[in-house]
Amino acid sequence: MTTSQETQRRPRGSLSRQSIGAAALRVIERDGLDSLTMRRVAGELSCGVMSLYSHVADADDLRGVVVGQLIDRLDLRPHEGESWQDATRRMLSTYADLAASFPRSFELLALADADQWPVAPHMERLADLLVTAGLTEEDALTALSVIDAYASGFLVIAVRNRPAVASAERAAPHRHDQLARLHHLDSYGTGSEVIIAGLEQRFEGHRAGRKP
Amino acid sequence: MTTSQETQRRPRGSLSRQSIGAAALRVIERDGLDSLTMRRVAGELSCGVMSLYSHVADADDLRGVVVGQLIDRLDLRPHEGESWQDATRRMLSTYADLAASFPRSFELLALADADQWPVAPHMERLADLLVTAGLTEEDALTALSVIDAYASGFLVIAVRNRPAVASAERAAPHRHDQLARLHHLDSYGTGSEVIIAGLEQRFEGHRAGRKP
DNA sequence: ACCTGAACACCGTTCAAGT
DNA sequence: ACCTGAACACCGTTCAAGT
Repeated sequence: MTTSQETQRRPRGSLSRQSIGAAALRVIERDGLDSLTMRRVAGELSCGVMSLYSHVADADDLRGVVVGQLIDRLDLRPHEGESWQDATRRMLSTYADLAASFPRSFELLALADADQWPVAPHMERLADLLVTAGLTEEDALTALSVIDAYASGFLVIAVRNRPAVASAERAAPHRHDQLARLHHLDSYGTGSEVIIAGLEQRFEGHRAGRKP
Repeated sequence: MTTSQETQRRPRGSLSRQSIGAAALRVIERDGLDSLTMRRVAGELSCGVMSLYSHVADADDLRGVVVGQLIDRLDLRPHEGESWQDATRRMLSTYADLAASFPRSFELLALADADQWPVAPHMERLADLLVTAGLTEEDALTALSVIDAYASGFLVIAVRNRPAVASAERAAPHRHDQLARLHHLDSYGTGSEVIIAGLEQRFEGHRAGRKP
């Protein structure tokens, strides 16, 4: 009897940058960033490894697709009549939320090349957000530089060192552990306010006519 | 005729964590962080791959040795009568110097687990530096958290995106390029001062008796 | 145009064995 | 105790070939 192939070919339209990126995101969050390999993504999609190369140039391009999908999850449109301080707070907490939702993918976005697709247009949008909230173009770039560096550094380190949560080993926290954890888990908001205060002072200096 | 082996065995004492770490550092700075592999370090030392495992537990431990050697290059002992502001400026510029000297290894230190060897004792030393300069223990930890996150984020991003310098393509910089470069190459000092100003304001608030 | 398998040059690490 | 080579289970990507 003529048995039809058990491993049937994938229908032509069933793969796309979109679906490949989504599969990559699932792989990273399930197995870790080091497990993002062409072969595992192909496994996740039950397709041949080389099929991916019809939609994605190489492994680096694949990471770019993931970063694009992370950016798409951010909602950072200007709010009506929002102060630049509140816009900054919203940016910082939105980033923190994303890091909490996608802890193992987050650093792909946070440490990505800010001058290149897909991050560059995103940064422009963030600058617009601050300009809309009342800052000059120059002040917006100054603010964005500090904010982005702080959020990226803090959240990447926090998320890399995040304790393997939910384990039953939450018994008697040592002082050393407390200090370490306080340092990098609860102080994000404190640092945010420190930076906002520093920016306020610098921008007031501008208006008072002191040298920039 | 009885030819003696061309590939002579390595003398017993000639390998160590120290020499292996130094070789690893050379490999990273010459070929990039992705090229730090057990096999390439073995090649650099002209020894068998498995010889490394007598001194180093695994690839992760090897990265730890590199981080330790980077930390050893930092000179951050307390200075006599130094204000916490100046101590902070010294910390920030020392980190920047290290990032400039070891651009491809730097992120191993910057993004390493701060609660673990060899970074944890280093962080304690940094906290001591700020306490010696006059901050309370609590304020020192607050400052260190912001400073470390900012420096790590800024410098890792800057160093990852550093232009392939020295090429002859420094002709007519577009406006977009200028903005992008200004954003992440010259503004490190600006951000440092913003953070110091923000910390000053917060710590003054303490002394004035406002709620922490 | 899109999907595929074999092949090549890598990788970390285990194992058994030399000195 | 320290050094080693073969072997195993991976990896990205090239190539030639199917539909």
